[in-house]
Amino acid sequence: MARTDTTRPSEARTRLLNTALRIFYAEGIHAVGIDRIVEEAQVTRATLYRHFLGKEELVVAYLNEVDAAMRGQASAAAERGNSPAETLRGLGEAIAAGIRSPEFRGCAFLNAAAEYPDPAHPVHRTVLAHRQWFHDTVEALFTELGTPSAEPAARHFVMLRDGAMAAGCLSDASLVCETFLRGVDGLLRVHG
Amino acid sequence: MARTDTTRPSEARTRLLNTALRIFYAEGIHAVGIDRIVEEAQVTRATLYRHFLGKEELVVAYLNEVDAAMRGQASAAAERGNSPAETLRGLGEAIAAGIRSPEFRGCAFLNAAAEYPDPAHPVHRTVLAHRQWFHDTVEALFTELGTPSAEPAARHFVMLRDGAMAAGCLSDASLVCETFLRGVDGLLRVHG
DNA sequence: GTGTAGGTAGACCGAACGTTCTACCTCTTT
DNA sequence: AAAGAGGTAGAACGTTCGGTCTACCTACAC
Repeated sequence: MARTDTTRPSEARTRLLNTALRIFYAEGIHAVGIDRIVEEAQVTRATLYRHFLGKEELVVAYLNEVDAAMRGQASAAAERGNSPAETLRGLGEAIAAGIRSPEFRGCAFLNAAAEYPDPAHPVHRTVLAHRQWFHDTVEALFTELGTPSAEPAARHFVMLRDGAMAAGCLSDASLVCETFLRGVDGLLRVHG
Repeated sequence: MARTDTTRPSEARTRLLNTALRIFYAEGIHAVGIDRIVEEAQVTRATLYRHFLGKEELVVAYLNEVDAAMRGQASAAAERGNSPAETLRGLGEAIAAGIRSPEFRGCAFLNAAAEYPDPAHPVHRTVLAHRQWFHDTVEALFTELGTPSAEPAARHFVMLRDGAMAAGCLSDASLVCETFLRGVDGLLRVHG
Protein backbone atom coordinates (compact mmCIF):
# COMPACT_ATOMS: atom_id res chain seq x y z
CA MET A 1 0.00 0.00 0.00
CA ALA A 2 2.64 2.56 -0.95
CA ARG A 3 0.05 5.08 -2.05
CA THR A 4 0.17 8.83 -1.83
CA ASP A 5 -2.46 10.14 0.49
CA THR A 6 -3.78 12.78 -1.92
CA THR A 7 -6.77 10.69 -2.92
CA ARG A 8 -9.16 13.12 -1.32
CA PRO A 9 -9.96 15.82 -3.86
CA SER A 10 -11.20 13.17 -6.27
CA GLU A 11 -8.81 11.61 -8.71
CA ALA A 12 -11.62 10.67 -11.05
CA ARG A 13 -12.83 14.24 -11.31
CA THR A 14 -9.37 15.43 -12.29
CA ARG A 15 -9.03 12.72 -14.88
CA LEU A 16 -12.46 13.64 -16.24
CA LEU A 17 -11.59 17.31 -16.48
CA ASN A 18 -8.20 16.71 -18.10
CA THR A 19 -9.76 14.39 -20.65
CA ALA A 20 -12.55 16.84 -21.41
CA LEU A 21 -9.96 19.58 -21.87
CA ARG A 22 -7.89 17.53 -24.26
CA ILE A 23 -10.73 16.14 -26.37
CA PHE A 24 -13.08 19.14 -26.46
CA TYR A 25 -10.20 21.38 -27.43
CA ALA A 26 -8.87 19.04 -30.09
CA GLU A 27 -12.11 17.91 -31.68
CA GLY A 28 -14.84 20.36 -30.77
CA ILE A 29 -17.68 20.11 -28.32
CA HIS A 30 -20.81 19.03 -30.15
CA ALA A 31 -18.70 16.55 -32.10
CA VAL A 32 -17.71 14.65 -28.97
CA GLY A 33 -20.12 12.53 -26.98
CA ILE A 34 -20.16 11.82 -23.28
CA ASP A 35 -19.24 8.21 -24.01
CA ARG A 36 -15.90 9.20 -25.53
CA ILE A 37 -14.92 11.28 -22.52
CA VAL A 38 -16.05 8.71 -20.00
CA GLU A 39 -14.19 6.01 -21.86
CA GLU A 40 -10.91 7.89 -22.25
CA ALA A 41 -11.00 9.17 -18.70
CA GLN A 42 -11.47 5.56 -17.57
CA VAL A 43 -14.45 6.52 -15.51
CA THR A 44 -18.03 5.34 -15.55
CA ARG A 45 -20.96 7.46 -16.61
CA ALA A 46 -22.30 7.41 -13.08
CA THR A 47 -19.10 9.05 -11.88
CA LEU A 48 -19.39 11.82 -14.43
CA TYR A 49 -22.94 12.59 -13.37
CA ARG A 50 -21.89 12.51 -9.76
CA HIS A 51 -19.49 15.38 -10.34
CA PHE A 52 -21.32 17.35 -13.01
CA LEU A 53 -24.96 18.06 -13.64
CA GLY A 54 -24.53 17.20 -17.30
CA LYS A 55 -22.48 17.79 -20.38
CA GLU A 56 -23.13 21.51 -20.30
CA GLU A 57 -21.62 21.89 -16.86
CA LEU A 58 -18.63 19.82 -17.95
CA VAL A 59 -18.10 22.17 -20.88
CA VAL A 60 -18.22 25.20 -18.59
CA ALA A 61 -15.75 23.49 -16.24
CA TYR A 62 -13.48 22.82 -19.21
CA LEU A 63 -13.52 26.48 -20.19
CA ASN A 64 -12.89 27.56 -16.62
CA GLU A 65 -9.87 25.30 -16.62
CA VAL A 66 -8.51 27.05 -19.71
CA ASP A 67 -9.40 30.41 -18.20
CA ALA A 68 -7.36 29.60 -15.10
CA ALA A 69 -4.39 28.63 -17.26
CA MET A 70 -4.61 31.93 -19.15
CA ARG A 71 -4.76 33.93 -15.95
CA GLY A 72 -1.68 32.05 -14.79
CA GLN A 73 0.04 32.94 -18.05
CA ALA A 74 -0.83 36.61 -17.58
CA SER A 75 0.40 36.62 -14.00
CA ALA A 76 3.66 34.99 -15.04
CA ALA A 77 4.16 37.62 -17.73
CA ALA A 78 3.48 40.35 -15.19
CA GLU A 79 6.03 38.90 -12.77
CA ARG A 80 8.70 38.57 -15.43
CA GLY A 81 8.10 42.00 -16.94
CA ASN A 82 9.77 44.96 -15.24
CA SER A 83 7.47 47.44 -16.92
CA PRO A 84 3.95 47.39 -18.36
CA ALA A 85 5.47 47.46 -21.85
CA GLU A 86 7.62 44.44 -21.07
CA THR A 87 4.62 42.65 -19.62
CA LEU A 88 2.54 43.32 -22.72
CA ARG A 89 5.35 42.16 -24.92
CA GLY A 90 5.77 39.08 -22.70
CA LEU A 91 2.06 38.38 -22.94
CA GLY A 92 2.40 38.51 -26.71
CA GLU A 93 5.33 36.12 -26.58
CA ALA A 94 3.36 33.70 -24.42
CA ILE A 95 0.46 33.81 -26.86
CA ALA A 96 2.83 33.22 -29.76
CA ALA A 97 4.39 30.27 -27.93
CA GLY A 98 0.94 28.75 -27.57
CA ILE A 99 0.22 29.20 -31.26
CA ARG A 100 3.50 27.59 -32.21
CA SER A 101 2.90 24.53 -30.03
CA PRO A 102 1.99 21.39 -31.99
CA GLU A 103 -1.31 20.82 -30.20
CA PHE A 104 -2.53 24.33 -30.95
CA ARG A 105 -6.07 24.29 -32.22
CA GLY A 106 -7.15 27.90 -31.94
CA CYS A 107 -8.69 29.80 -29.07
CA ALA A 108 -10.79 27.50 -26.90
CA PHE A 109 -13.18 30.37 -26.23
CA LEU A 110 -13.62 31.51 -29.82
CA ASN A 111 -14.15 27.89 -30.79
CA ALA A 112 -16.72 27.42 -28.05
CA ALA A 113 -18.52 30.62 -29.03
CA ALA A 114 -18.78 29.32 -32.59
CA GLU A 115 -20.62 26.29 -31.26
CA TYR A 116 -22.77 28.18 -28.75
CA PRO A 117 -24.00 31.35 -30.47
CA ASP A 118 -26.87 31.95 -28.09
CA PRO A 119 -25.74 34.83 -25.82
CA ALA A 120 -27.95 33.56 -23.02
CA HIS A 121 -26.36 30.12 -22.95
CA PRO A 122 -24.08 29.41 -19.96
CA VAL A 123 -21.23 28.32 -22.23
CA HIS A 124 -21.46 31.52 -24.27
CA ARG A 125 -21.56 33.59 -21.11
CA THR A 126 -18.44 31.86 -19.84
CA VAL A 127 -16.72 32.89 -23.05
CA LEU A 128 -17.83 36.49 -22.64
CA ALA A 129 -16.63 36.58 -19.04
CA HIS A 130 -13.18 35.35 -20.03
CA ARG A 131 -12.93 37.89 -22.83
CA GLN A 132 -13.96 40.69 -20.51
CA TRP A 133 -11.21 39.73 -18.09
CA PHE A 134 -8.62 39.62 -20.86
CA HIS A 135 -9.62 42.98 -22.26
CA ASP A 136 -9.59 44.58 -18.81
CA THR A 137 -6.18 43.11 -18.05
CA VAL A 138 -4.69 44.48 -21.24
CA GLU A 139 -6.34 47.83 -20.77
CA ALA A 140 -4.94 48.09 -17.26
CA LEU A 141 -1.45 47.47 -18.62
CA PHE A 142 -1.83 50.21 -21.23
CA THR A 143 -3.13 52.56 -18.57
CA GLU A 144 -0.15 51.75 -16.37
CA LEU A 145 2.02 52.40 -19.38
CA GLY A 146 0.62 55.91 -19.56
CA THR A 147 -1.25 55.50 -22.82
CA PRO A 148 -3.87 58.26 -23.07
CA SER A 149 -6.14 56.09 -25.20
CA ALA A 150 -5.64 52.90 -23.23
CA GLU A 151 -9.02 51.48 -24.08
CA PRO A 152 -8.71 51.68 -27.90
CA ALA A 153 -5.15 50.41 -27.62
CA ALA A 154 -6.38 47.43 -25.64
CA ARG A 155 -9.06 46.75 -28.23
CA HIS A 156 -6.41 46.82 -30.92
CA PHE A 157 -4.22 44.41 -28.97
CA VAL A 158 -7.12 42.03 -28.40
CA MET A 159 -8.10 42.20 -32.07
CA LEU A 160 -4.60 41.20 -33.13
CA ARG A 161 -4.63 38.39 -30.61
CA ASP A 162 -8.03 37.14 -31.81
CA GLY A 163 -6.86 37.21 -35.40
CA ALA A 164 -3.66 35.38 -34.56
CA MET A 165 -5.44 32.76 -32.51
CA ALA A 166 -8.07 32.23 -35.19
CA ALA A 167 -5.57 31.95 -38.04
CA GLY A 168 -2.89 30.09 -36.10
CA CYS A 169 -4.20 26.68 -37.03
CA LEU A 170 -5.42 27.64 -40.50
CA SER A 171 -2.14 28.78 -41.96
CA ASP A 172 1.56 28.69 -41.18
CA ALA A 173 1.89 29.25 -37.45
CA SER A 174 5.34 30.84 -37.66
CA LEU A 175 4.18 33.46 -40.12
CA VAL A 176 1.12 34.16 -38.01
CA CYS A 177 3.28 34.67 -34.93
CA GLU A 178 5.67 36.90 -36.80
CA THR A 179 2.81 39.10 -38.00
CA PHE A 180 1.25 39.15 -34.57
CA LEU A 181 4.42 40.09 -32.70
CA ARG A 182 5.25 42.74 -35.28
CA GLY A 183 1.78 44.17 -34.69
CA VAL A 184 2.25 44.15 -30.94
CA ASP A 185 5.62 45.89 -31.28
CA GLY A 186 3.99 48.51 -33.48
CA LEU A 187 1.31 49.10 -30.90
CA LEU A 188 3.85 49.47 -28.11
CA ARG A 189 5.91 51.85 -30.23
CA VAL A 190 2.90 54.06 -30.94
CA HIS A 191 1.42 54.03 -27.46
CA GLY A 192 4.57 53.81 -25.40
CA MET B 1 -51.52 28.73 -64.82
CA ALA B 2 -49.90 32.14 -64.78
CA ARG B 3 -46.60 30.72 -63.68
CA THR B 4 -43.13 31.92 -64.47
CA ASP B 5 -41.31 29.46 -66.62
CA THR B 6 -38.13 29.49 -64.53
CA THR B 7 -39.00 26.30 -62.72
CA ARG B 8 -36.13 24.49 -64.39
CA PRO B 9 -32.96 25.03 -62.35
CA SER B 10 -34.67 23.50 -59.33
CA GLU B 11 -36.59 25.72 -56.98
CA ALA B 12 -36.33 23.20 -54.16
CA ARG B 13 -32.54 23.13 -54.33
CA THR B 14 -32.39 26.90 -54.00
CA ARG B 15 -34.76 26.85 -51.07
CA LEU B 16 -32.65 24.13 -49.46
CA LEU B 17 -29.44 26.07 -49.93
CA ASN B 18 -30.88 29.33 -48.64
CA THR B 19 -32.28 27.61 -45.59
CA ALA B 20 -28.98 25.83 -44.90
CA LEU B 21 -27.16 29.15 -45.20
CA ARG B 22 -29.47 30.88 -42.78
CA ILE B 23 -29.63 28.15 -40.14
CA PHE B 24 -26.06 26.85 -40.25
CA TYR B 25 -24.73 30.38 -40.02
CA ALA B 26 -27.05 31.38 -37.20
CA GLU B 27 -26.91 28.26 -35.06
CA GLY B 28 -23.84 26.26 -36.01
CA ILE B 29 -23.48 23.10 -38.04
CA HIS B 30 -23.30 20.15 -35.68
CA ALA B 31 -26.05 21.74 -33.63
CA VAL B 32 -28.53 21.61 -36.50
CA GLY B 33 -30.00 18.38 -37.81
CA ILE B 34 -31.08 17.51 -41.32
CA ASP B 35 -34.68 17.44 -40.13
CA ARG B 36 -34.62 21.11 -39.20
CA ILE B 37 -33.36 22.16 -42.60
CA VAL B 38 -35.71 19.92 -44.52
CA GLU B 39 -38.61 21.19 -42.48
CA GLU B 40 -37.82 24.89 -42.80
CA ALA B 41 -37.01 24.59 -46.49
CA GLN B 42 -40.42 22.93 -46.97
CA VAL B 43 -38.83 20.05 -48.78
CA THR B 44 -38.84 16.32 -48.13
CA ARG B 45 -35.84 14.32 -47.08
CA ALA B 46 -35.80 12.48 -50.38
CA THR B 47 -35.42 15.80 -52.19
CA LEU B 48 -32.42 16.77 -50.09
CA TYR B 49 -30.69 13.49 -50.81
CA ARG B 50 -31.51 13.83 -54.50
CA HIS B 51 -29.49 17.05 -54.67
CA PHE B 52 -26.75 16.36 -52.14
CA LEU B 53 -24.86 13.23 -51.21
CA GLY B 54 -25.37 13.98 -47.53
CA LYS B 55 -25.09 16.61 -44.85
CA GLU B 56 -21.40 17.06 -45.46
CA GLU B 57 -21.93 18.04 -49.07
CA LEU B 58 -24.68 20.42 -48.03
CA VAL B 59 -22.29 22.09 -45.61
CA VAL B 60 -19.68 22.49 -48.33
CA ALA B 61 -22.33 23.93 -50.65
CA TYR B 62 -23.32 26.35 -47.91
CA LEU B 63 -19.74 27.55 -47.53
CA ASN B 64 -19.35 27.87 -51.28
CA GLU B 65 -22.44 30.06 -51.27
CA VAL B 66 -20.84 32.36 -48.70
CA ASP B 67 -17.58 32.27 -50.63
CA ALA B 68 -19.35 33.43 -53.77
CA ALA B 69 -20.94 36.29 -51.84
CA MET B 70 -17.54 37.37 -50.51
CA ARG B 71 -15.99 37.30 -53.96
CA GLY B 72 -18.84 39.45 -55.17
CA GLN B 73 -18.16 41.86 -52.31
CA ALA B 74 -14.49 42.03 -53.26
CA SER B 75 -15.31 42.62 -56.93
CA ALA B 76 -17.73 45.37 -56.04
CA ALA B 77 -15.08 47.06 -53.90
CA ALA B 78 -12.60 46.79 -56.77
CA GLU B 79 -15.07 48.37 -59.19
CA ARG B 80 -15.90 51.23 -56.85
CA GLY B 81 -12.30 51.92 -55.90
CA ASN B 82 -10.24 54.07 -58.23
CA SER B 83 -6.98 52.90 -56.71
CA PRO B 84 -5.74 49.80 -54.85
CA ALA B 85 -5.73 51.83 -51.65
CA GLU B 86 -9.33 52.83 -52.18
CA THR B 87 -10.26 49.24 -52.93
CA LEU B 88 -8.62 48.00 -49.75
CA ARG B 89 -10.32 50.68 -47.76
CA GLY B 90 -13.62 49.79 -49.48
CA LEU B 91 -13.10 46.15 -48.66
CA GLY B 92 -12.62 47.13 -45.05
CA GLU B 93 -15.82 49.18 -45.13
CA ALA B 94 -17.73 46.26 -46.62
CA ILE B 95 -16.43 43.95 -43.89
CA ALA B 96 -17.38 46.50 -41.24
CA ALA B 97 -20.86 46.81 -42.73
CA GLY B 98 -21.26 43.04 -42.41
CA ILE B 99 -20.15 43.11 -38.79
CA ARG B 100 -22.60 45.88 -37.99
CA SER B 101 -25.55 44.07 -39.55
CA PRO B 102 -27.99 42.61 -37.02
CA GLU B 103 -27.71 39.04 -38.31
CA PHE B 104 -23.94 39.05 -37.97
CA ARG B 105 -22.72 35.90 -36.28
CA GLY B 106 -19.01 35.89 -37.04
CA CYS B 107 -17.08 34.53 -39.98
CA ALA B 108 -18.84 31.53 -41.47
CA PHE B 109 -15.46 30.01 -42.31
CA LEU B 110 -13.84 30.51 -38.93
CA ASN B 111 -16.96 29.11 -37.30
CA ALA B 112 -16.93 26.10 -39.61
CA ALA B 113 -13.22 25.50 -38.96
CA ALA B 114 -13.94 25.46 -35.23
CA GLU B 115 -16.38 22.63 -35.82
CA TYR B 116 -14.23 20.74 -38.32
CA PRO B 117 -10.65 20.80 -37.00
CA ASP B 118 -9.46 17.87 -39.11
CA PRO B 119 -7.38 19.41 -41.94
CA ALA B 120 -8.22 16.49 -44.22
CA HIS B 121 -11.97 16.98 -43.89
CA PRO B 122 -13.71 18.42 -46.97
CA VAL B 123 -15.35 21.16 -44.91
CA HIS B 124 -12.03 22.21 -43.41
CA ARG B 125 -10.42 22.22 -46.84
CA THR B 126 -13.18 24.43 -48.16
CA VAL B 127 -12.37 26.88 -45.40
CA LEU B 128 -8.66 26.82 -46.27
CA ALA B 129 -9.39 27.38 -49.96
CA HIS B 130 -11.50 30.43 -49.19
CA ARG B 131 -8.88 31.87 -46.90
CA GLN B 132 -6.18 31.33 -49.49
CA TRP B 133 -8.24 33.24 -52.04
CA PHE B 134 -8.82 36.09 -49.61
CA HIS B 135 -5.17 36.37 -48.67
CA ASP B 136 -4.10 36.30 -52.32
CA THR B 137 -6.64 38.94 -53.24
CA VAL B 138 -5.45 41.29 -50.50
CA GLU B 139 -1.80 40.64 -51.32
CA ALA B 140 -2.42 41.45 -54.99
CA LEU B 141 -3.93 44.76 -53.97
CA PHE B 142 -0.94 45.66 -51.81
CA THR B 143 1.38 44.67 -54.65
CA GLU B 144 -0.59 46.88 -57.02
CA LEU B 145 -0.31 49.61 -54.45
CA GLY B 146 3.46 49.35 -54.70
CA THR B 147 4.07 48.01 -51.20
CA PRO B 148 7.52 46.39 -51.10
CA SER B 149 6.44 43.95 -48.38
CA ALA B 150 3.04 43.15 -49.84
CA GLU B 151 2.84 39.69 -48.34
CA PRO B 152 3.40 40.69 -44.69
CA ALA B 153 1.06 43.63 -45.21
CA ALA B 154 -1.60 41.27 -46.49
CA ARG B 155 -1.09 38.98 -43.53
CA HIS B 156 -1.54 41.94 -41.23
CA PHE B 157 -4.73 42.98 -43.01
CA VAL B 158 -6.13 39.46 -42.82
CA MET B 159 -5.23 39.20 -39.14
CA LEU B 160 -7.13 42.38 -38.36
CA ARG B 161 -10.07 41.10 -40.36
CA ASP B 162 -10.03 37.75 -38.56
CA GLY B 163 -9.91 39.47 -35.20
CA ALA B 164 -12.72 41.80 -36.11
CA MET B 165 -14.90 39.02 -37.47
CA ALA B 166 -14.24 36.83 -34.45
CA ALA B 167 -14.95 39.57 -31.91
CA GLY B 168 -17.78 41.21 -33.84
CA CYS B 169 -20.47 39.14 -32.20
CA LEU B 170 -18.77 38.85 -28.81
CA SER B 171 -18.54 42.52 -27.97
CA ASP B 172 -19.88 45.85 -29.16
CA ALA B 173 -19.90 45.70 -32.95
CA SER B 174 -19.46 49.45 -33.41
CA LEU B 175 -16.33 49.53 -31.29
CA VAL B 176 -14.96 46.51 -33.10
CA CYS B 177 -15.53 48.19 -36.47
CA GLU B 178 -13.95 51.40 -35.27
CA THR B 179 -10.84 49.56 -34.13
CA PHE B 180 -10.71 47.52 -37.30
CA LEU B 181 -11.05 50.48 -39.68
CA ARG B 182 -8.51 52.46 -37.69
CA GLY B 183 -6.14 49.52 -38.08
CA VAL B 184 -6.76 49.33 -41.81
CA ASP B 185 -6.14 53.06 -42.16
CA GLY B 186 -2.89 52.69 -40.26
CA LEU B 187 -1.81 49.89 -42.55
CA LEU B 188 -2.58 51.93 -45.65
CA ARG B 189 -0.73 54.92 -44.23
CA VAL B 190 2.36 52.84 -43.54
CA HIS B 191 2.38 50.86 -46.75
CA GLY B 192 0.91 53.40 -49.14
C1' DG C 1 -47.49 8.95 -75.58
C1' DT C 2 -43.93 7.52 -73.43
C1' DG C 3 -39.73 8.22 -70.83
C1' DT C 4 -37.43 10.72 -67.52
C1' DA C 5 -36.12 14.20 -64.17
C1' DG C 6 -37.72 16.46 -60.18
C1' DG C 7 -40.75 16.39 -56.57
C1' DT C 8 -44.02 14.79 -52.50
C1' DA C 9 -45.22 11.84 -48.59
C1' DG C 10 -43.97 9.12 -45.06
C1' DA C 11 -42.34 4.76 -43.16
C1' DC C 12 -38.13 2.85 -41.68
C1' DC C 13 -33.08 1.74 -40.37
C1' DG C 14 -29.21 1.28 -37.08
C1' DA C 15 -26.43 4.06 -34.42
C1' DA C 16 -25.36 7.59 -31.23
C1' DC C 17 -26.98 11.06 -28.26
C1' DG C 18 -27.48 12.74 -23.11
C1' DT C 19 -29.35 10.91 -19.08
C1' DT C 20 -31.00 7.84 -15.28
C1' DC C 21 -31.05 3.80 -12.71
C1' DT C 22 -30.00 -0.25 -9.55
C1' DA C 23 -26.58 -2.86 -7.22
C1' DC C 24 -22.40 -3.46 -5.05
C1' DC C 25 -17.75 -2.28 -3.52
C1' DT C 26 -14.06 0.40 -0.71
C1' DC C 27 -12.25 3.61 1.71
C1' DT C 28 -12.25 7.31 5.57
C1' DT C 29 -14.43 9.55 9.34
C1' DT C 30 -16.85 9.32 13.39
C1' DA D 1 -19.39 -0.67 14.36
C1' DA D 2 -21.78 2.43 11.50
C1' DA D 3 -22.28 5.89 8.06
C1' DG D 4 -21.46 8.25 4.12
C1' DA D 5 -18.83 9.74 0.18
C1' DG D 6 -16.70 8.30 -3.98
C1' DG D 7 -16.28 4.81 -7.11
C1' DT D 8 -17.34 0.64 -10.42
C1' DA D 9 -20.25 -1.99 -13.60
C1' DG D 10 -23.64 -2.19 -16.76
C1' DA D 11 -28.44 -2.14 -18.25
C1' DA D 12 -31.87 0.83 -19.80
C1' DC D 13 -34.49 5.26 -21.05
C1' DG D 14 -36.48 8.05 -24.87
C1' DT D 15 -34.84 11.05 -28.47
C1' DT D 16 -32.47 12.46 -32.28
C1' DC D 17 -29.07 11.65 -35.54
C1' DG D 18 -27.85 10.91 -40.71
C1' DG D 19 -29.44 8.16 -44.23
C1' DT D 20 -32.42 4.75 -47.14
C1' DC D 21 -36.57 3.06 -49.06
C1' DT D 22 -41.09 2.44 -51.62
C1' DA D 23 -44.91 4.50 -53.91
C1' DC D 24 -46.99 7.93 -56.42
C1' DC D 25 -47.51 12.41 -58.76
C1' DT D 26 -46.36 16.11 -62.45
C1' DA D 27 -44.23 18.53 -66.10
C1' DC D 28 -41.48 18.69 -69.96
C1' DA D 29 -38.88 16.64 -74.14
C1' DC D 30 -38.29 13.39 -77.60
